[in-house]
Amino acid sequence: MIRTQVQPTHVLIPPGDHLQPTHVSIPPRNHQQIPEFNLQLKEQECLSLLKRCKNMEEFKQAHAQILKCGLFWNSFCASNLVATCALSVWGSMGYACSIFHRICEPGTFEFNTMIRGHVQDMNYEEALVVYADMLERGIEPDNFTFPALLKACALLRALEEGMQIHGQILKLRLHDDLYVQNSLINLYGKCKKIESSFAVFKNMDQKSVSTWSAIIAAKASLGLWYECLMLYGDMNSLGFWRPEESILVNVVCACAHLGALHLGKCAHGSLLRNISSLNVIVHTSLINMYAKCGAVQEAVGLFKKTADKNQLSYSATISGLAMHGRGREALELLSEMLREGLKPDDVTYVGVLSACSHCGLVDEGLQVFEQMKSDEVEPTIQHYGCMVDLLGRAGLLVEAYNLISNMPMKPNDIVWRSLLSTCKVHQNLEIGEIAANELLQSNSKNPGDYLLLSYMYARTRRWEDVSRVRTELAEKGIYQAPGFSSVEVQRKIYRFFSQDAKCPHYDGICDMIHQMEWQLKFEGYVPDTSQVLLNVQEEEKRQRLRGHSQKLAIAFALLNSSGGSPIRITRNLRMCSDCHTYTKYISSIYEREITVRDRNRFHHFRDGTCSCNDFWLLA
DNA sequence: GTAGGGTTAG
Repeated sequence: MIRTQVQPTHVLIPPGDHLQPTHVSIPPRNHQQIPEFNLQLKEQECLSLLKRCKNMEEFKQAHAQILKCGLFWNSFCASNLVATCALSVWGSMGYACSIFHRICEPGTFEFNTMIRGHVQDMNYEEALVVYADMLERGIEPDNFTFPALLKACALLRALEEGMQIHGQILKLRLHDDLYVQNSLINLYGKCKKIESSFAVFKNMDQKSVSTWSAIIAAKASLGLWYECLMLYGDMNSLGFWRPEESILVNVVCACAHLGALHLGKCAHGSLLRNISSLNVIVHTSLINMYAKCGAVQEAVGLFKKTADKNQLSYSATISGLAMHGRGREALELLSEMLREGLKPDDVTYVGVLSACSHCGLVDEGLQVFEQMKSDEVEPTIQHYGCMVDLLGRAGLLVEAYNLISNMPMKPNDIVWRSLLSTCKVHQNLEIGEIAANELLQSNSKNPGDYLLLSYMYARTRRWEDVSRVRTELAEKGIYQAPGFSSVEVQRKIYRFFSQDAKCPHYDGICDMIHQMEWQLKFEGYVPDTSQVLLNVQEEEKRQRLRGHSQKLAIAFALLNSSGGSPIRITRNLRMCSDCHTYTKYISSIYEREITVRDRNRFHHFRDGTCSCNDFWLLA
């Protein structure tokens, strides 16, 4: 009879409860020497002994017992011994390996265990080595081998190896196994081979929630946000609905990127209805969603409600406040975080520094930059980028340039571009030329770099230089995809591309813009045409300015939403200074609050003013 | 005994 009573923790095997070697006088080499019923009893006893282990100390005692009784020669006991040591949270892969190597003829189960153990131990290369060993010894893999092995490939981003393994899966006819298929979707997703992911997904006879989770995560990792939401819709309409936090995390993330506040709120609602307490990860993704959708107050409210705040929830909230120009609050949150004993990481500091630069908090920014170094967070190029932006915006261009020159790493185009754009704001051609030449020499594919420099030359009437830069741009044939703006109207997102005469309701929108222009003219608005389109006829200039995506989106929203309701431009691809001035006027004439998300910055327009300080020098 | 998770400057 197996006793299952609870044992005192300090004594693993009390007398009388351990395996009695006395039943077997000589430790058997072969389990056939034991009568069958007795063997089964022994196997069960061995299993329950292993199950009771709580740490390595106890496990080693159990190991000794098993060896003492000769049960190591029993393949069932040896397998469970390896599995317990390799897969338990307290286990040790080093010890598991030494046991594994003593097994005479390890089979598929033992190899699978070792592969899984190495993956759990984050030793992915070793998992592949074990698999190679398995094949060499002629042990055939089964459907349990591949999920862990493919996970190792996925985390190593080892596409080549993964594809070879996929070939073996096909050969072994294991490609119909649900778990194997889900792992393949994940592998191709992590390796950014979305077509392959989708091919596996499409050919599946049956799908599970994990299948949907894997394909949605694959789309999300590539930034295919719209497709993410479409797939989520498909999943729901096919009746696959189970409150799955991991799927909703990606859905909420897609909403954040698309600015789809309404859908994001729906996802939040289903989470609240179906899950009793949301974990910190879900909370963080919701904070991020609300902040990126312009609802910063909701984001802060959710942060306050988060029970076990960690470094990530602080980082997300700090970045959210930074986006909305609430730098002081971001700094306060950093102090609170430190008081709570949480360690800010590089991402936290990117958020804090960008908050300082958005609000012109130069001294505070410099202080934080020093503090981060003393906190042993090594500044990355992103932090230097923030600092260049911070100093540049404040007009400290020489300091910004010196910082770039003394950076411990090679400056990238982002840093130079940041310096160049602030040079344009402050009309510092001398440093601007240095930055622009760095960019042009590194064969920049960004037409903005050439244009910024040409505008600066135009300001100082250096027409020859203007033409030289323009010619270079034309000769290199650099093309930029047209910008776009997305606007949420009646809970739906509409996207407008600049100069797109094919967009829906184009004629109505043009009439509206025309009407708006008349009203603006009375208010004294003059388009900031000096910033754009040199050598273009006046009439064509006017036409082009009307085609700005942000203006199309605002006109559409004015036509299709009730008066008084706020207008939300959920995404915008770089707002020009003209659109900024224009939107200020619109907010005052039409008495509408207008929020524009310009990449990761928010502009709140109200009564002819804007919350940001970006364009103060251009006005 | 098997798969899937959040934050980042210009």
